[in-house]
Amino acid sequence: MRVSQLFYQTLKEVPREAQIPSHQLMFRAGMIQQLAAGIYNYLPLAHRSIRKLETIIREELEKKGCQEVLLPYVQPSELWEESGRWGYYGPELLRFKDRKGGDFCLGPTHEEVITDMVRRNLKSYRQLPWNIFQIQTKFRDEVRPRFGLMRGREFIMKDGYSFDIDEQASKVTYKKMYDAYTAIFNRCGLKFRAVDAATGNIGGDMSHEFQVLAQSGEDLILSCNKCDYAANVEKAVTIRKEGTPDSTLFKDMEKVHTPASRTIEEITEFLKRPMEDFIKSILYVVDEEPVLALIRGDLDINEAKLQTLLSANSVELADDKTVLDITGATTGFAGPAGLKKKVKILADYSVTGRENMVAGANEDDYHVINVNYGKDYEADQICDIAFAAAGNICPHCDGVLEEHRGIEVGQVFYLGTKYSSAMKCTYLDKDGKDQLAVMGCYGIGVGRTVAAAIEQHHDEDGIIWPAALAPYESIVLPLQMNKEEVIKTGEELYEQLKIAGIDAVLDDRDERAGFKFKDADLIGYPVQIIIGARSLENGEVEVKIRKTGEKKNMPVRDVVSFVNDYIQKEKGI
RNA sequence: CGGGAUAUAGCCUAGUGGCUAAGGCGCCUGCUUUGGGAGCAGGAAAUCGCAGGUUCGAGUCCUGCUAUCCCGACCA
Repeated sequence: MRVSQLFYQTLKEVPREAQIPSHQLMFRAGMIQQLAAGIYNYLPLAHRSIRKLETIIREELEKKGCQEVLLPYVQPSELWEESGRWGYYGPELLRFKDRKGGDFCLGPTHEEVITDMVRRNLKSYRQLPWNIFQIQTKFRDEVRPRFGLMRGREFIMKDGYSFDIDEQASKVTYKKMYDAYTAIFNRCGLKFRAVDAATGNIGGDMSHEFQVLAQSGEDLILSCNKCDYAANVEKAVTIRKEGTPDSTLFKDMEKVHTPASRTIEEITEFLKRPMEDFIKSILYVVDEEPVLALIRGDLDINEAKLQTLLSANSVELADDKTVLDITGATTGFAGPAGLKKKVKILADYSVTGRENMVAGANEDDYHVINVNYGKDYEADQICDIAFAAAGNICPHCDGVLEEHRGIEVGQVFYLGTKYSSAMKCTYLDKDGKDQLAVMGCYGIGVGRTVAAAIEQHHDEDGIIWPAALAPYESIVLPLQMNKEEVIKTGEELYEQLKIAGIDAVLDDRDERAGFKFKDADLIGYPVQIIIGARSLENGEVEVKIRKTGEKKNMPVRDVVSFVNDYIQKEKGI
């Protein structure tokens, strides 16, 4: 491609709405343009990077025996009603009617459609396993799209679904996909961690997220400083060394007047006792059922853990009226004592390992002190519902958890039979009996991965593409466009690079050298081949490596093999 | 959905009730220049987000709407 013909325009200034490096640089490099909130045009440079990533994905998935399909993104409501998600998916699902008044939605994900497609073809155990994927545009009407391609409403996703005869086979598939994802992100030249993840409302009981480590990441991950344990903070197991309470120290529970002390901060200040002495009692409505969650005052309740623990579809804080109905007090004075029969109580391990704690009295302006587990209250379940934090002990070894920020570029789920049972996706086993297919699902955010690569690889001059994702691998820069020899050498090198199978562009614009350099650095071509009149007199040109800034003079005839070797090495081939 | 902000040419901005809406980037023409976003001269490009209102007069003040961004909540 000749730069004079390339459909793009670079900008010196950053549009106000672009906040993070990948968004700013993709905009400045003429890769994307916003059409509406969270909806973007992909210009040729962006599209080339995306296609390169898609090729890597296809190659690695096909190695694992996956097959590609293309499913509709307009989907009828019936399938979503069958799975139950039409009801609780929420406004993120963009719904509309067709001319006949039929309900449809834009597909945010494709479990329903794929399960429907598979059940119509699946007859026998002999057909399985099947592992089917597509690369396609998804739409999720996010409340707050942001950060360019990082969180769009419309976005390109690779989504794959596996169907196996039983749990054991499905987990073998899961492992294969985990390995495929590792290979894919390695080929992209990304630094990432696969972390334990919550499953949210997609369901299932095992999941890993692939997190690209970057400052601007929206996710918080905790990883062990000794072993390979790593988890999303939503999922990270909380291990703390809790003492066993000594019942001989138990004092009698006593009510104290604590006017206008509703929050933990207010009450610790009022009673002059440490936060660890308090039982934070928070009332949730879990699938329309009230649940009182107890946790030590210095910790926070992790709603994702609550959801998983109760296999719930929704977890919401109770409103003021519900709090009054159940506890008999306004919000801020709830406590476990006396509520045993009125509400399900879940206690975090943290509240059961300590004597003589403080809790709300279920009466306005009163708390109770010397509250002890087993004596003054009991819970239906003692469990881990706390947010883990940096400094916690690793659940797998004696290491300590450290905090990182990550961008979730992929996630793998073991789904079990959630969708196959809801939608009757069955096969006949050896004995001629109906069995549910066991499913997994696997996603990669394609645009987000490209953006994540930029987040991880850029400097003040622009993008530094990993060779595998670069829209073009090299640029030929003839510097003096009034010198015939320079132009001719540029044309020749450009042709030779293409013949050698290297993606190259020729900057044939009649621009000054500095202008071309700035553009080349901004767009981030991994290799620049700089042709200047002076070195050309010695038969040499200069090759600059974008990643290191290193420049090297070499004879014209050596350039193609040098570039080829470098690119191959960078791509890990 | 709560809180905050913004909307002037393709992009970044100025314009604080008064003459023909100004500058930079980018774009076009010519000259000049050719190793880090050069210089000079000329030029095209704006329904000042939309709709009402106040006023002799509105980009500027008021009301409503819309869009976009930020924080939070939310998020397979």
